[in-house]
Amino acid sequence: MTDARPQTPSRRKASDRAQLTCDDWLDAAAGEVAAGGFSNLRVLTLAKKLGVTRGSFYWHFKDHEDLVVRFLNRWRDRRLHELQYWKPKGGDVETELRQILELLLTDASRNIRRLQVELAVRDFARRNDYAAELVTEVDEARINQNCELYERLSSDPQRIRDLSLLMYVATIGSQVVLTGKKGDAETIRRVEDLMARLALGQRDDD
Amino acid sequence: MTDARPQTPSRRKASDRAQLTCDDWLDAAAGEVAAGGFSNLRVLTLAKKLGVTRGSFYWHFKDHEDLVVRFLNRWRDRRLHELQYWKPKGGDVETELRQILELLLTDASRNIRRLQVELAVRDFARRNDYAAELVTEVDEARINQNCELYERLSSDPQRIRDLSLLMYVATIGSQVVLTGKKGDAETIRRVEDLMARLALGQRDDD
DNA sequence: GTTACTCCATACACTAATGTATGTTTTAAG
DNA sequence: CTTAAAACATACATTAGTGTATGGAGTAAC
Repeated sequence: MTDARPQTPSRRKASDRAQLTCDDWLDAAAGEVAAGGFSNLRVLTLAKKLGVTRGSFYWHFKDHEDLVVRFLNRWRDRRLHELQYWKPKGGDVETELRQILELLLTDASRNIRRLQVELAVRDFARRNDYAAELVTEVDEARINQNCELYERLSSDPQRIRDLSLLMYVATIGSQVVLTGKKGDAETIRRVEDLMARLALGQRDDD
Repeated sequence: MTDARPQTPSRRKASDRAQLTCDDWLDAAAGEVAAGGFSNLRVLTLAKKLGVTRGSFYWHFKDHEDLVVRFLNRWRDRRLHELQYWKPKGGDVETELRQILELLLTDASRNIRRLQVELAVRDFARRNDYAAELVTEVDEARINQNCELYERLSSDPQRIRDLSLLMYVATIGSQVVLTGKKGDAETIRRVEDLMARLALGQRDDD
């Protein structure tokens, strides 16, 4: 029961049907977490959704806690890995800034499920130490990532970090407040634009 | 089972001991919600905390859902009512702005329990329509409230609303990201200062 | 083909939680 | 002092969920 699964001898396509992998369970778990948070993560519900019984679950996972931990680990790994794609491709500062903001706001608001999972993880982190560690890890990585961009807006290291932090909390707050509300698309776009103008207006001119 | 309790004939002090009121149960519920969210709201746990059995609960409340609804209603009422105290007392714009930001960030970070409850309600609102209504109601009231202040920073109505919204989502995001982390007090103070400078820098100079 | 292993089903025990029905104490009124 | 209602206790029924032990079907290797 370590990390890698026991080396299926021959290749096993996904179309084999009814040979569930560990990731299949985690994918189904993501649906439950997105819908009702971690407290809604029931083994029986997952089994029904996957069309099997709980016997399958306790083969792939030690217990319920094992599922939660692996889910959190996968979430952390994916969030850290996707940061590679957020690296600015080059170009002027304003273009890159708007690209990142669009990715963090407008783009995120389309990916409802991914956003719901993130908010659920963030909520779960308030009462689970391990989840809190991972969330902090991801937050810091994202903030540090954006520092590269904001270095072009200021020369003061402290100010760079502050600006990156402020922009980050603003995006998180937007996701929390404006997700699933009426007319959110329009509002998010305006917030996105205002944030860009605020950041660009914060060049070294003080 | 409407709003007011059945008119206790004579006055009943809180020191009477062991005569629980409806609010006593709601206060205990607030502790559970703050600690573990609404999924952690068990009547048995509340009864143990209050030193009674569940028989008392089912006298004061119809069922579990009744408890949740009344809890949400009280939360909404209190959040709307406290907005009166947030009205700027008069003075120059910068002072009032910093007062409000301090109230929303530094002050809120001290009131851990109140903040935890708010985040729990906000999370619960993602899977409960009624809670979502109340959260939206409170959000809009707060944003509208702050518009009064930002009217002095710009003359464009659209820009006033945008600025108020942006500042609000930034405060919420700060509370979500920076609550309970190490060195949060210092960080929150910096964010608070930066937000004030950003807002003040957004006067009509475009 | 039989052996061993993987993957899942079945059946049972156990816990925790809600809700309900009814009994018991406390309190205020007459 | 008696009484009626309020506030709580007790006991039971029910449900939902976890975990475990064991059985069974499928598959690859020899």
